[in-house]
Amino acid sequence: MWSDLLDSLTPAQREAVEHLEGPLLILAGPGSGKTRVITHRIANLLRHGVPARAILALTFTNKAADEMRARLERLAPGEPVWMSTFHRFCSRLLRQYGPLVGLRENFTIYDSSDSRNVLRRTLDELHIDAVLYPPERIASAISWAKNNLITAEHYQARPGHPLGSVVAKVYPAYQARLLASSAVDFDDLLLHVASMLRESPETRSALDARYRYILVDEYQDTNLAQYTIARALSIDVPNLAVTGDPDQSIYGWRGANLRNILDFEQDYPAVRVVKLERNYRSTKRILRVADTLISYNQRRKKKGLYTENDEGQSVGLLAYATQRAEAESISAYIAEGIRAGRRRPRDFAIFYRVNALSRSLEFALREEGIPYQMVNGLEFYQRREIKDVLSYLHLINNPRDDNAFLRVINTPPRGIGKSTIGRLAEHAARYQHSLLDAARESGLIESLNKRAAVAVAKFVSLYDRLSLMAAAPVEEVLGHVLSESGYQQFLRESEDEEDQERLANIEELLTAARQFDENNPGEGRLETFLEEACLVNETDAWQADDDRVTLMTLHASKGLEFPVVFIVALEEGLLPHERSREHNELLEEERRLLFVGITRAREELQLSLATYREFRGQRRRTVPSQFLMELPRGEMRVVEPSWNDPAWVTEDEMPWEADAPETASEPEIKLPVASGPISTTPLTTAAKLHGTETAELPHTSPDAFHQGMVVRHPEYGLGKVVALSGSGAKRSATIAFASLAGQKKFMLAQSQLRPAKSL
DNA sequence: ATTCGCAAAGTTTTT
DNA sequence: CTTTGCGAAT
Repeated sequence: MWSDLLDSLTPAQREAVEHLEGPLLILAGPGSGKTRVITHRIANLLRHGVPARAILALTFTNKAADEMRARLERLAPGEPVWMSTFHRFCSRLLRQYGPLVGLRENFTIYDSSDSRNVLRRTLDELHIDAVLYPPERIASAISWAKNNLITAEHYQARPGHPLGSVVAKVYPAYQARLLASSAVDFDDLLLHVASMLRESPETRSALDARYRYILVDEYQDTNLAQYTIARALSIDVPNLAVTGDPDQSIYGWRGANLRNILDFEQDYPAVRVVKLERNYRSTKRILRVADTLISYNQRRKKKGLYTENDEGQSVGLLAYATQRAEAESISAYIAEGIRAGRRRPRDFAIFYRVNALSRSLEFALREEGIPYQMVNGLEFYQRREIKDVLSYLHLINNPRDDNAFLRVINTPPRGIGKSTIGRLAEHAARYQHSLLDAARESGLIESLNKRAAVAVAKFVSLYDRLSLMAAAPVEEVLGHVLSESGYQQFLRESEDEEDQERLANIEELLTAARQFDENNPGEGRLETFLEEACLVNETDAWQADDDRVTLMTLHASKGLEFPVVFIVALEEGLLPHERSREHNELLEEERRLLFVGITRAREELQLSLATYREFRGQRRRTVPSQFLMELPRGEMRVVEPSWNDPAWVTEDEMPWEADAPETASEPEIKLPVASGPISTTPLTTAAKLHGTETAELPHTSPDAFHQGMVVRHPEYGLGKVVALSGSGAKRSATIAFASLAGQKKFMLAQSQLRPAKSL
């Protein structure tokens, strides 16, 4: 069994896998079997007796970590090698070592919208005009600073930069707020760990000794903070192996520093460099297109990509008249492939630069009746109702979490408005209390009228009741929150259709909680659950096994592959994006982005653009992407717009002014009228659970019970499900009966409970 | 205090 | 165009 480990590898892969001690740099081109090399190398380490706990594999996304874990599991089952994202790893470290940098163990992780809220409040407090100094810009300046390990105390504005001097004021205040709330933002996770490793040499060397073998995937995407952390853990035991491809670095805007990988050999002179240049994924033609394009970049390490795969079909380069034609042609092609039985929906993927471009594609796919899934911006955990409910949990977990407090204090509405909150905040600021503590003293705050004080006191007692549950299974805690806060009832009674969808989403959250409980029995559940909720995103939920066409941004496509790939809207301003025009570095990143997209394709690739595109509601004539001039067009299948306008050839040939003869259907671009409303959220969940109507069944399975439903008990009569928890035979429900004061908990399998007709 | 309506703004990518 | 934020009216 172990012998297979090396047999199936090529010499280059084998060299990397067999490298045990000392620094290692694996330069892995797209489709070169990188993950395979990493997992085999870990398996090889294990085979040589390295204990699993001495190995740490750090990735950039959860998806990559999961993938790696699954593949290692096949090679070396049951080995608890720590594989996670940098952020999650840091989060875990901070739970333990946080106090070294002034952080409590129960800190809350603020996602970008949370931290944006905090920033806004900070700007408010400092009376900074949000119009003159956009929060957006300030946030990214702070983020940039953190990624470059510049702390609030050390931040200095470059002279003559008005925004910079504002940031110099705001950053410390923002940071103080986070600390007071015992919270961290994403960047803090890295920054705090980096500081901790610097300030506590004992901890650093202990961790260095513990993690003897460290692997960092996608090293080209690391920022200075990540670089520093990896480095700090590889000083005494310098077995640091990194993999990456400078040509696939697409996160420069997030602080990723290409230097980290380009200069790795200088940082670790003893390094062994292995280049994986053979591509196992794409056809020769696709690879040539990719290689030609990327050769226009200056900042890179030259690689000789090659493949033994077939020549393949020629790569398509299509100019459509309109985006609608583009979308319809693509869907028709997909439909044809499926109908002919050559392909399945899941074989296809469509990539675009910005999410906004998905609409026409979605529409066309729906018209053809092609199932698709979109990996898109509005994430589950970002939905309002989910954030609301989770905020209760956050507040239970961390009473100082002011952001959560503000979110739930009047959700659902309980008569606590702006002015009351303002007075609480004033009081809290004066005595350096958290908002929750201020609320506890509501009776003592003179500026509060009695009614407000009573409402606040009621909230506090609700909170105290809920926090008693903190140690229970997450599903149960969530159930109590929903029942006792009145949130669920509030949504139920709402006339708004949207609120009904929200209920379904909450139902989904309960399911997630239940699954979490099953996987994580034991202590500290709430905290872990919340951490997961913060650090997980939609891309991670993308399902390869769903038989659907995939729509996603080019960024999201990294690490994936599909038999047939379409990349749309190769137009100036979109790809390359207009914001990249100023700097050549940014332009090169856009080129890499296209490179990444191209190299996702296994067999067929089509690039396209439209001569006209709807932009912010307006039809605009487009300019072809400059990248199109960098492709080996001679060997591509080039198709021009249907009305024979050589729209995108070369600059002097472009008859932009000479108006194209419009074909009959051309001028009116009207979307076909659909019968009935069309859901704009393709992948939602809403359809799944209509937990409203339940007939009385002779045998009631535990699954028939839902959060908040009305039930009947032969002895106690009518009651309501307050919370559910456990699974299988141990599934139990907490019921509040109309006839009794308190609540009762039942094991569903043995109880006499039956669903009752809804009220 | 809540709700409604309007205006404005802002649209890249993600942990 | 869509969403989000803000200010006004009830």
